[in-house]
Amino acid sequence: MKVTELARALNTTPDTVRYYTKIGLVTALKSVNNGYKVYNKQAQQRLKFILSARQLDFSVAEISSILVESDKGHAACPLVRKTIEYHLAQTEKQFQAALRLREKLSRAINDWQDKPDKAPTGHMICHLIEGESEGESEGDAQQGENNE
Amino acid sequence: MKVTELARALNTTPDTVRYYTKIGLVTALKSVNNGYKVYNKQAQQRLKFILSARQLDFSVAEISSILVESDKGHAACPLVRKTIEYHLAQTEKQFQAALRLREKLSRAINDWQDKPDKAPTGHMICHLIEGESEGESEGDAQQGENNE
DNA sequence: ACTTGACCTGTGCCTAAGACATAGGTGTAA
DNA sequence: TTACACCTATGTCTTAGGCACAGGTCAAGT
Repeated sequence: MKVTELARALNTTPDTVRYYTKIGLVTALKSVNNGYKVYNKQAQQRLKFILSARQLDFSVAEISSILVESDKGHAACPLVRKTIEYHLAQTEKQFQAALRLREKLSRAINDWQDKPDKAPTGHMICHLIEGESEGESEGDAQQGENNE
Repeated sequence: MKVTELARALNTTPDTVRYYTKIGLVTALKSVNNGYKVYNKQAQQRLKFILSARQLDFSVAEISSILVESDKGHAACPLVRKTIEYHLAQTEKQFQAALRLREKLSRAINDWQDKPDKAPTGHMICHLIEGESEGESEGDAQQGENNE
């Protein structure tokens, strides 16, 4: 099967298939007649694995490592387990980050509800944002006038 | 003040300051002696605004629009409000996505707890991942053997 | 036979927001 | 003077493909 056929078979895009082919995660033969890439069952298998792993948010580099391991004939499962644990931790962080951001945004919207719009004053661009100086900044600016 | 001083004053990196300078969000004068970039109070003000907005996850492009509006002397606040509402919606999505992914990963880990590691069999790379065929795929593959 | 349209090819540029490297100029204290 | 810390500009790298382009290929319709 050729690029688009393979892509459709696994519900992805031709560009994706080409990309994985280019970086060597899946291999294709070249048709002698026309130079088109030709994929076999094994390539489809591999691509399916890749796509499944991507669904778990594995990076292409991680998937690559796993495939290399597997290609050496070793069990890839330990690496897969390790990777997925790592991603669970990462996801937890993202989750918490999204939570904090949501909180922050909601709070801003609420706080601003009653505040009017103001034209920029030259020393302030938008008082809504600049009003809030809840800094994560722990290095407070010290400013010596330094006209050179 | 010069790049690194400004960066430190606002608790960011010199590279970040240079970046915003390069794309024109903040402006710097060039010292006549040595060509070093020199920033004034207004630049610091602007950078502070930019960093605050970035904390709210505003994109640089969005911030740019806001600054342009403000530079025209218009009130930027409506745009800021609109942008932040947009981001709240986005964050909600990310939040849900992280939630789903966390669920998926946790479930995978649990499901695999008792399963052994297996060497790749030639038709399967890692049974842990390939075992799960819970497809979002709605186009089931139909495969005609197509030896060219 | 010819054309049309849908497919394919390779190549290369684009994304976001900086981080990092490199080569060379500058400033200051020992 | 020299060492060291700082500065400059420029360019390359990052993710996982998306998109555009110029041209070759194939099946069907005219």
